[in-house]
Amino acid sequence: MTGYAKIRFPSALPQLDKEFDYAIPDGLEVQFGQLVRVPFGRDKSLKTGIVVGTSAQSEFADKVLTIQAIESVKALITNEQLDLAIAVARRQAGSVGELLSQILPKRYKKAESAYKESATKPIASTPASKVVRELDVLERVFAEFDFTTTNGLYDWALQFALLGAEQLRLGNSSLVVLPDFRSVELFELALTELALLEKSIRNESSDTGSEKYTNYLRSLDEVAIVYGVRSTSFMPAKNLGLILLLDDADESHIEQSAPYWNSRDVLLQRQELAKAKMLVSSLSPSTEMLRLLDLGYFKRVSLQNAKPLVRITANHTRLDDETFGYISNCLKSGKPVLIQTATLGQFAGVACKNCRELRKCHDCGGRIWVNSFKNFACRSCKFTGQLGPCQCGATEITSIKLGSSGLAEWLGKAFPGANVVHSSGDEKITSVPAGATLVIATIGAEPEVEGGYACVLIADAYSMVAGSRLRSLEQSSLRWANAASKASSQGIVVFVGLTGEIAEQMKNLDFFAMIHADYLDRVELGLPPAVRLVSITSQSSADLQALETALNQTPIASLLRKIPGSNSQIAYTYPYSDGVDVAETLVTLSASVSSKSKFRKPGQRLFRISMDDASVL
DNA sequence: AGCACGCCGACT
DNA sequence: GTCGGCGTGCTC
Repeated sequence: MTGYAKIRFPSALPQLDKEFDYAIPDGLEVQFGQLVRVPFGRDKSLKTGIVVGTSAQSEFADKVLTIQAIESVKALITNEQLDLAIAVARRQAGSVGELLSQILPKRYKKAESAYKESATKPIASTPASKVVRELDVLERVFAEFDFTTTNGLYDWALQFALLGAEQLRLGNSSLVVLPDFRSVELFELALTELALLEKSIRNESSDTGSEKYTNYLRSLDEVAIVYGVRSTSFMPAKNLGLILLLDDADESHIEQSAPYWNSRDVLLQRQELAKAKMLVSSLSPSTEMLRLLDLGYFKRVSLQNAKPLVRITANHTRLDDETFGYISNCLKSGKPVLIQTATLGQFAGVACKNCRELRKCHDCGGRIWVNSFKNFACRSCKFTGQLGPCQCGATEITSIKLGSSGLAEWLGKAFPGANVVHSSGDEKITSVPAGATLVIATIGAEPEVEGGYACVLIADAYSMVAGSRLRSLEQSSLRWANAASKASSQGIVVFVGLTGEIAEQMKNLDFFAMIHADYLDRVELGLPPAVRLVSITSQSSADLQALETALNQTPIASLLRKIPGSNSQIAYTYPYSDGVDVAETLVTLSASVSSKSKFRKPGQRLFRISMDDASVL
């Protein structure tokens, strides 16, 4: 026996979320990050654990068992990854074990035996990124790059790749975290252009298991540009020098399983732990980023040159003649037009015949429409029945087709000569040929076209900002900005149905000012992200009540402000400074209530705790 | 997760 | 008297 090993289990069970001591048998050498087989539980059956340390003594010397075998000679988890998992678990009221099980790659024996460390190749010389000077002096930067593309390369992709190359020259890795598969592809175009693909490692959920595993192994050994979707936030990175994050407001950066972390929060922790630099880029910032800028934790660096021209129309039911004529001319002269719509489905509404104002539900303020039984019905709640008079006093109504499909469908019919292409979430078209194509795309499914679109029409601007959710402006803004970036350098962006201050801000595509105003409003109202918002959800309302009662007896009760909830969910806002206390208390209380619950089902957890729930409010 | 320990009702 | 119900708690 040559001392003890500290073992953690990659398991979501909160009871197992600590280090266990095991004796290291003679002749066996263990290393941090290796997987080992250890006897565990009453039946001493073998379980896989991760070595997270060694020691000469153990306070459990009377009950220690012995490591039976080494399962993976190669260390699969780094010290940095464990520290990050601990930090994230603490912040998110989660367990280290569940994060380790998310981080640990699925192993493929064939891929592992085929894998060998590749010799380091020199990298091609590249010009310096236009943000490199700022990054020399600043630790954390929020950068706005150009809207337009050059030779099909998005400015963000080019700058990210140039910064990655710069890090490689310094002997450092960089981590590039992107919102979706589309942006991964776009980033790869830039890597290819700069001959950096060989020095890069991709992490993409659609890759095969063995591809993912091989790439993971490479990221343990090579100094490289490690890039991919949100789980890349936890990937190994040798000599991490720089963290790059794109579009942090995008909802796909939120992990949908416990402990519901998001790329931005994880990377902020990682930046501090690794003492790396960090750059967040987006054409439209998140309100969280505005908070960090207002605190001075991040510095804004705007590197935008020309922006596309903008046209705003106030009417949301039809297009004015000038815009119509413009689209018509684009198509006639063989140039592509993009129409962004919220949904391809029918989207009818009811307006007052007198004042043209949209009729809203008395109960919830949702949109009123005429359903298939020819009754008035609310789109948000269950209301159906009679409609009272409008605010203006008139009772006569007229039914209209709102933005989206109504307008898009009508446009398709209005230009019979054009080649009309539909792209939506299911049948996503990634690119269309240049020419007289009228593309009608749902949000996030906008195809690329060589040279960019002559006209990008945001058809649902009106209904997108009319949403009642806290995040609707922020989400819409990001979608608009990303659609606008698909316009050619001589192109025009048209917003249909925008009025007031937002219309003013969009005249020069000032997404930053628009979101900043939104953030300041939230500070005033004490809403996220000025504060954090925790939600606790459970199928068992009795246990949820028990948790609430217990919570009210703890010292953190005074820090929490209750948000109206339901039988199955309670929610509170709380200050950032008390996050760790709130998380710790919730972990303890939820464990004790769960253990006494009559409701608890095998395998299923009783409480779902989300420390930053963006869907409430 | 498993699995044993343990403290209450129906049985030879 | 004891067989077994599953609620409670531990696993280095």
